[in-house]
Formats: sequence, structure tokens, C-alpha cells
Amino acid sequence: MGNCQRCIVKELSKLSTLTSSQLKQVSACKTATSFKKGDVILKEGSMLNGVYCIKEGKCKLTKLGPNGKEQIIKFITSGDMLGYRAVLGEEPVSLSVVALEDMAACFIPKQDILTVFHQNKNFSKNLFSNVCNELNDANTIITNMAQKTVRERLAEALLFLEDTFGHDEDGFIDVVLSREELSSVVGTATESAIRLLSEMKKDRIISLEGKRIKILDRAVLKRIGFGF
Amino acid sequence: MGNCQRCIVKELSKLSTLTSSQLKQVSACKTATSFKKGDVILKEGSMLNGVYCIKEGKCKLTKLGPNGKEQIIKFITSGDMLGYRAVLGEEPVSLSVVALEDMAACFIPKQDILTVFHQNKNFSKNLFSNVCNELNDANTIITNMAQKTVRERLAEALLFLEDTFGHDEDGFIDVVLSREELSSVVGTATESAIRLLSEMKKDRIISLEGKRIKILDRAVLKRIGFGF
DNA sequence: ATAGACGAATGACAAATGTCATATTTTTAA
DNA sequence: TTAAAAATATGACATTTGTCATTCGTCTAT
Repeated sequence: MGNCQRCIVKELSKLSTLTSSQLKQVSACKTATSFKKGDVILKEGSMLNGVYCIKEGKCKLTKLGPNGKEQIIKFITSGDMLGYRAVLGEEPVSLSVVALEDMAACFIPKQDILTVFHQNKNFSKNLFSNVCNELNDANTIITNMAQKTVRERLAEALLFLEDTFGHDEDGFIDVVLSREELSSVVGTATESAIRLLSEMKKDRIISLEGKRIKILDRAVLKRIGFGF
Repeated sequence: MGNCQRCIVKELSKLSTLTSSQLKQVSACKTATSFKKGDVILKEGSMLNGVYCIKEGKCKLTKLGPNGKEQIIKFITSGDMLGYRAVLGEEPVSLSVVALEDMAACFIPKQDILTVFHQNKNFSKNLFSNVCNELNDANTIITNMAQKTVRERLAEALLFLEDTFGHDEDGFIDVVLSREELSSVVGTATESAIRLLSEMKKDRIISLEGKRIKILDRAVLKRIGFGF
């Protein structure tokens, strides 16, 4: 089994405030887990008795919409911690988490993470500011959803995805999303997203190869998405 | 000058975890302030050296959109605390706050609220869970913005406003918003909101009298807004 | 290898929404 | 009080976006 001192300190930039002995403690009680692409790691509404630290892989955080349609709220990758809000607040999980590819994670039981939370002020402070940042992000998304067109949001989403996941060796955005998932990020009908992608392809702003998307003209995309 | 023991305990349901002596301490250093309708209490991006506790009045929390258009994110009334995220995180204020009517508030300097925050675990815990709730609300709004039609969101907004502010003696929703503000809540063009209001009036779902809105048929409105 | 299933793409169309112009009403300020 | 300004309301229209139907392509399981 791995060692948190190496893993967490190296990877959890924002959550790397544990002391050496705390790390050892957490390391001792964690359980390494893996998930396959498509696995539901957390389910909206369920209770949780520990948190997950993501070592490897990408996942989407989703919320069920009014008509049972999933809304993608956020993406998570290596270094992030999942489920701490539910554990600390003793509340049901607020978002489902689904693996977008095979993943490696560590499960840390509730008791142990709570202990660290109460012992280490920096750790709790970090979690607090993490939630605050998420809230700021969410407010920005609300504003964009309310005020931008689908086309603008799609352009922004593509830039965001590239920014978040980088590109593979061929220059394609390094995350595989179905058109349906992409349209859920943007907040539009699947056909609309497809149509706009085709247009952008025709205009040589992006190129498409199966599900993979490559940004060809970043400047134009920025102009569409941000107006400059 | 007022007394926090009476004011906070009575009004700040969620923030009423201070001990008697802490209340006295806070009480001693607070400053009573008042705002006129339209006053900007906090400005997005500015720094803050203390928090406000709202004693009386309603305000809107807004964010500047991509084209300089204001987006209403949230409303606040008596009992809520403003600015604590900025103060605790030592960050710029993330949302502007504007008085919707004349208001009474208390200003508590940074130092003093920080002291309480560090002394009183329940207080800090409450603030944490408050941010978590706001985040959950925000995620719900994102989902609705992405998946509901303008008509559905308007219906929902009217029910929300009545739920939040109650009604006056004549049965009208007890908050005065311009059509522009209402459309900002809904996330649509002002004309669209006006048109839909007119339709709902024609269908006898609501009645309009100047800016004031009365819900006539709650059941239909719920069906429109929530699908049942 | 092939049928079946699923996702992607596209056309055709309808519906929703935004924009602009203008009239009407209300509010504000001199 | 009255003129000007602002907000509300409405019509006309363009554009965006969603829905449904269909085709095409790819993946998968047998």
C-alpha cells in the first residue's frame, strides 16, 4: 500500500497542510481503491462514512435536474478530496461523482479525517476556503448561464476544458466526453451542441476526430466566449 | 445603541451560537449603521475590514456579468451576516450588496469577529455549514438555469420570492423589485419577463399592480415551475 | 464477421427568446 | 405642478434554440 507522505504532500496542493505525524496516521488507516470508467463513486443523496482522495483519473460531478436530466457541475482530478462536505456536515452527498476514466483513489474513514480536521487548523481553514472558492465559481457559472448565449458558453467550455485537462500528444483536449456530456456542461440540447461544434469546425476554429476536440484558433474562441 | 444579546440571539438563528460573554464583547465594539434604498453596502472586488449583521431591511447580492449587466445571485434579510467570507479569507468581496429598501445594520470590526471565530467552535462551524448550504443552493440554480425554460424559472422565482419575503396586507409579495431586477433573478431579457408576467396576468395566475405582484393560483404556478 | 445498439450528425420545423421600435405609464426633479 | 426622465408595456420581427425524424458511422457482443 502507498504512503500518504509521498502521495498527499506531493499531489494535494491545497490540502497538504498535515503534519508529518498526521500524515502517518492518515496513511495507516486509508484504503486504496480503484474505479472503472463509468463507476458511480458517490451518489447524490446517499450518506458517506469517509472521504476519497483522488490519486489518478478524472471524474464528473453531477446533479439531477428537474426532469431527471443530469447536469454536470464540475470536474475533479488528481489531488482533490471528495465527500468532505457531506462527512463534516453529516449530510447526504449533494452531487453524484462518476468516473470518466479508470481511477485510483484512497478512502479515509470519517473518524480519521474528522480527527485531523479538529486537530489541524490549517487543514480546516483550507477546506473552508476551498468551499468558498467553489461558491465563487458557482456564482460565476450562474451569471454566465443567465447572460451568455449557448455559442458563447460552448466556446468558454472548450477553453475551460483545455485549461483544466491540457492536451494529449496530438494536441486534442485531454478528456473524453460524449456530446451529451459536453452539452450538459454548456447547458443546452445535445443537437445544439453538435451543430455548433460542426459550425466551429467548418470555420476552422476547432477540429473534431471522433469524440476528441482540438482547438485550432484560441483567439477566436476567446473572442466568442469572453468578448475580446 | 442596541444590545447584541437581544438582537443577535433573537434574530440570527443560524449565528446565535455565541456565549453570553462573547455577545457582550461583540456588543461593545459594534457600530450601528443604516442604509438608504439603493445604497451600495458592499462592492464586488473591494476589501473589507469587518462584517455587517442585518437588523432590518432587504438587500440583493449581485455579480457583474460579462457585458457589465448585473446578475442577482441571492437576497438577504434580517439576521444574516454579510462579508464574513471576504473577512475570513482576507479576499476581495465577491458580490456587491445593494439595499432594496432602507436598512438597519451593525458593523463588527474584523478583529472582533475573528476573535469570536477562533474562540467559538460552534460559530465557525455554523459559518462553514452556511457556505456549504449556499453552495448547494448555487448548484441547484445552475441546474435550473441550464435545464428550465424562462417561463419555468419565472414561475419558480415568483414562488421563491413569496416564500422568502411573504406577502403584505393586500396579499402582494412583500418585496419591491423592478422588472429589470426580476428578469435578472430569472436570467432573461427584461421584455421577456414583462411579456410572461402579462400572460400570467391574463391567465389569472397572478395579478399586477405597479411593481407589486400577487400570486392568485399557486397550484398552477407550481405546476409551471416544478412540473407538478 | 455481423446484427444490433448506441452515439453522432444533419435536415426540417416549431417554439422560445432576444432585439428594436414605439407607446404608455409612472417616477423624479426642477 | 409640470416637464423630463425613467420604467413598463406591447408590437413586429429576427435569431436562437429545442424537438423530432432520419441517416450515418462506430462500437460491441455473440
